[in-house]
Amino acid sequence: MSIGSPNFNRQAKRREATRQEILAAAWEVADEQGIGAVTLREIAERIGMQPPSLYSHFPSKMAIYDAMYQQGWEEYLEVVCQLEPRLPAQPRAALATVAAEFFDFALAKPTRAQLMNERVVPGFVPTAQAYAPAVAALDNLRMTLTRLGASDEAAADLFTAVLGGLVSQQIANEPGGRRWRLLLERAVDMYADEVGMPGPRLTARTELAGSHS
Amino acid sequence: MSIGSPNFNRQAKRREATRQEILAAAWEVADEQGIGAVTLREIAERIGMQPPSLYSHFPSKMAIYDAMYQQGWEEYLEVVCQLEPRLPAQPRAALATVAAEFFDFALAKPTRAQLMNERVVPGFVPTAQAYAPAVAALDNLRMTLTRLGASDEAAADLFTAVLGGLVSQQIANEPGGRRWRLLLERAVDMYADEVGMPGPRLTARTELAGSHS
DNA sequence: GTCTATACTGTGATAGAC
DNA sequence: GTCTATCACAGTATAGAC
Repeated sequence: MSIGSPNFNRQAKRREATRQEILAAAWEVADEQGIGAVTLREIAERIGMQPPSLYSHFPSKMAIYDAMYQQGWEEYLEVVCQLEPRLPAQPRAALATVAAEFFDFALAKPTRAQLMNERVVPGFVPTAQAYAPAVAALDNLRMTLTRLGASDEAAADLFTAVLGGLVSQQIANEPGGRRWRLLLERAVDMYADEVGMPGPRLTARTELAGSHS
Repeated sequence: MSIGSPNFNRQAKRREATRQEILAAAWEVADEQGIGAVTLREIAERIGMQPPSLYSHFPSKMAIYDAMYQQGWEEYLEVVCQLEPRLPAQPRAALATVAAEFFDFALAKPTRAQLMNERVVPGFVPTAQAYAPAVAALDNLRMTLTRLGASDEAAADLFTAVLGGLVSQQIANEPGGRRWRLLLERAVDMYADEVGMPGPRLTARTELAGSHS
């Protein structure tokens, strides 16, 4: 059978389906027991395979992590692409929307966020191909920030740091809670003030302790 | 031999010395090859022991990680305790000093910072005892922030998020570099402005793109 | 091409001799 | 307290059935 044969499409589809099945099982294990609990045996058992059979679809366990990493960022990229044309006109409101989307996306599946943003798997470094959608998403963010008024590259770095910090604190200290989620609008205002973004604040400014005599 | 016997002190000291030797070897491996590369065999080899002998001093590998975690936070706690009486009078300068100390402490040993702040070891959760110095350090930070004018609890959470975000971005994207380190003073100003901290800014405010006609 | 069967290496962990 | 021996399980790899 050659590439052009009638059976090619069918077999390729079946192969891709198996690949997705493997990844789905891997995500299942990761969500239930943590990224570190993902083993080839566990994946194989869930889809009724023998562990070595997985090597017909992925060259190594790292390749599975790599595909998961890529999948996570592709999902996020799609979210922001769908979001962008529907952003509010007000710069601060737009920034708050972007921030909320990022935060909620991360907290919806903390395990996915950990794999995407932290180094939870010892020795795992995403390949260039898997890293591509992450770069695209970051470029998109930079573009949006520039459009909204945060001109310099440093401003973009500051924004990702603030946003990433809030997400990471929420996941590490209170997964499932909203303690840092509630700080999101205030953080956006803080950032918007810093980069001189116009428009009224989204949140009321907190008074300094002792300053209200 | 009982607890009160003359040999107790000597034996206890020797035992504690061995414990420290094990931990030192573990840090050595972690610094050289990453936290995930720490194995009982590698530790044992470095101090001329057989791997199972480590179990005479630590009940499990997790217990070793736990002791490392505690050690890291104890080191940081000592740093901030020595720092506090020497803080500048100006609130913003004081805040900048605290932030710089935290950042530089973390970046001095990224592996230590990862263990302290991120979930790099699958399944590892610090025990209450190991977590104690971390709580003490955080309480200290909260106290300092309150004294400097950031009254509410939310303000403290916001500060740790910003600071943690900067550190985490630096470690993840450019370990050994200074890209996010250079944003530290600006971030402190941003935060100080948000909580209404008095005093002049430490950094010049960046103009909004297009606003300088 | 895909799956089964089997084996190799390295890991954390335990039991028992000294 | 340290050692030797051993276990269970991980990821990985290869050979061979179909």
